[in-house]
Amino acid sequence: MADLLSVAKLAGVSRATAARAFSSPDLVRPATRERVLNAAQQLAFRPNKIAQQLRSQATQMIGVMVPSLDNPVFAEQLQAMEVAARAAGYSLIVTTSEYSPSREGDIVEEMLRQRVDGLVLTVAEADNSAVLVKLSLETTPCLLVYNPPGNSGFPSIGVDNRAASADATRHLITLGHERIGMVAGPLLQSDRARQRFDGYCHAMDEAGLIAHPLVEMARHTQADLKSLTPALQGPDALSAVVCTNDLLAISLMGELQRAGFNVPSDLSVMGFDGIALGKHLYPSLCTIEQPRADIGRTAVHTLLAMIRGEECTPDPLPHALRKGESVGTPTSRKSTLSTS
Amino acid sequence: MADLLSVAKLAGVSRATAARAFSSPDLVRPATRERVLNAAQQLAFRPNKIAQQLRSQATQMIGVMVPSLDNPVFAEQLQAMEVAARAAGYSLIVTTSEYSPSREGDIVEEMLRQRVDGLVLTVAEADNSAVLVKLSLETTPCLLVYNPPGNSGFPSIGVDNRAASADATRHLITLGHERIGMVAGPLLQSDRARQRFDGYCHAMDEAGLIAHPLVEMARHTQADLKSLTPALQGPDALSAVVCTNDLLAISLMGELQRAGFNVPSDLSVMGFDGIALGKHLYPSLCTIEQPRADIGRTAVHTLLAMIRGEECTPDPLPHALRKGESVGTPTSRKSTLSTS
DNA sequence: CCAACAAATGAGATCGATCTCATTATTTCA
DNA sequence: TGAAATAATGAGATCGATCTCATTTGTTGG
Repeated sequence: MADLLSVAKLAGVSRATAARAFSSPDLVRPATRERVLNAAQQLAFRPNKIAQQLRSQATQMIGVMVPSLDNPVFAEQLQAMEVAARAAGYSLIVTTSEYSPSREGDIVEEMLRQRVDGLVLTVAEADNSAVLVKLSLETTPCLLVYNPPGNSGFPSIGVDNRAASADATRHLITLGHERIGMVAGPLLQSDRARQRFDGYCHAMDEAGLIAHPLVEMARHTQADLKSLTPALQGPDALSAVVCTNDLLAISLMGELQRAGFNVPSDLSVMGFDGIALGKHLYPSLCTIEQPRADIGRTAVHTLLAMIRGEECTPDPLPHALRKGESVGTPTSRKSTLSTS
Repeated sequence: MADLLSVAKLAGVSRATAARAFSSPDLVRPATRERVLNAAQQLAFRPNKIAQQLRSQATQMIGVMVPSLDNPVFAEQLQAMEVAARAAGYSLIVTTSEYSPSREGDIVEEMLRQRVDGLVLTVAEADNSAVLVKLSLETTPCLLVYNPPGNSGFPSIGVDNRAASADATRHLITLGHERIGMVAGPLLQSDRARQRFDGYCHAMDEAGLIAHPLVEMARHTQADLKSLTPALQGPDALSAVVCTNDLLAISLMGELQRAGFNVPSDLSVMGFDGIALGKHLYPSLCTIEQPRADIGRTAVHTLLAMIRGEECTPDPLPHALRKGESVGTPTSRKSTLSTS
């Protein structure tokens, strides 16, 4: 409501002096400063960020786009980003794309119009992304999260999906599993999912095992048992699966148990992401833990560095294997049960 | 980069005409409009929202504050809000308070400086909230979500927590449970939790059963079995519990099962919130479903109405009982097992 | 007590879009 | 064709804070 001018008037000084009383208090005589501060108090003056932003050509705002907040992976990352951003005096504009390219385009355009100081994006496909091509022509700093760097030309924060997925697979192999499958959402729609499949194949190969064809679920984060059951029957029935994300793994465990399968004795289930909830389930979810909070924090700090004009080529963050009760050693009775 | 002035120059018109070519195209001769649009194209002109906001004294931005995005309840609500807001041409500034009053204060102050058109808040305590007192002196429209309206004076979107909790309890009673407890986070710290306890007591009373003292967990969203075990032993052992939120219920189920208890045969566990994941667990979580997406959408639409200057006194939204495998009929063998 | 210098303050422009009001260009109809 | 009407455009102010540069006030030393 009250602007600097009214404060200045009430204090009997010019706008310039009033402004200085706030931004560089030592440039103004103590007595004057006092008067200005008093006037501001009386008028309930509240600095107008819009005006400051226009004047300073900087908004202290970061535009964030994630696919969906219904997936805790993104929500938890965002939580960390918000804390880190606020600590640095920045605010977040948060948007969700649902992986829709047209929505991605609209959102980014909108944020550029808002003159955000930088962007943190998670896109469906970092390569061949229309929105990234567009952004490469702009000067606004932009950072990818979770997306593999690929050839998009943008710095990226996240784990090495291929290596992580290979580690997950090796964990199962080490326990004695040989018939291991991978369960994913439809069409391996995200670049991450593809890398994770890659890592799985690699680890299988390396151990002299044959990688099974991908088991595709109709939805990205919800398992339907029907797509999987064929692979659970017969002499070659799988004894373990790696899922491309935790939600998929958790819902798969639920479906399996509901159908009378035991996890892990009939089928070991491994997740990927490391959402917090997985630890508290029974059986607890064995998964690859992406350092989600660290990813969020690092994303913010890296972007701030880019905004300051520094060159950034962040390294992949370390993933970790989180052991859990959803994975066990292969049992022989399995084949009996799974054919029932 | 390029501003309207440069576009105007290139098109050989005044700023005013250039502006009109965008905001009211029919006020400008087609040929002229064409020239302006071409010039804009060439210069990659992108309207500056900051300037528009300063001029129009409206930001088309909504400030959102939730306790934490680590809890899917808030994340899922936010997801719906974002979609609704974007559809209406609004953006969201998202912040998390961790229920800290000082953080709440800072955040709101910051958003007011940013001149958001309205606020959607979920606070720890709607009554006695410093930040709400402050806001009641401001003109910025403000709406509470999940917080019971109480005497804060602000409109509120959410379910009737007391009634919903009573319904949850009655569901257990109908199934034959008599020794029903309630499990909550520390100190009944949120106003919602208190109402839910109220509803529980009411339903127990109504059925002629004695409400047990609240079982308090050390953390708001994570159960530790030790606090509960005393209540699970002896002849008066509980046969069912209602948890004040789903995360608590899910982790409690995990702990119980890990300790050798069976859910629901040893203890029926009921949640509250209805987060999406609960459906896919095994046993699936029986819970009170708050219409989270609807809450988010309604919050946005109600706030927009308030911004337009309409008076709003939203009704509570309907909750629903979501049946699930985590709740069953009481069994007699329970007491045997629970004392083991 | 005044010159020389430093400290404090003010006037005015600026950021980019848009609104009002005045002015000029174009129609329309007698 | 000319007057009255309407359509199209431009000049300048405005939103609120801040920066530059000029000016005034205050301080120090000779």
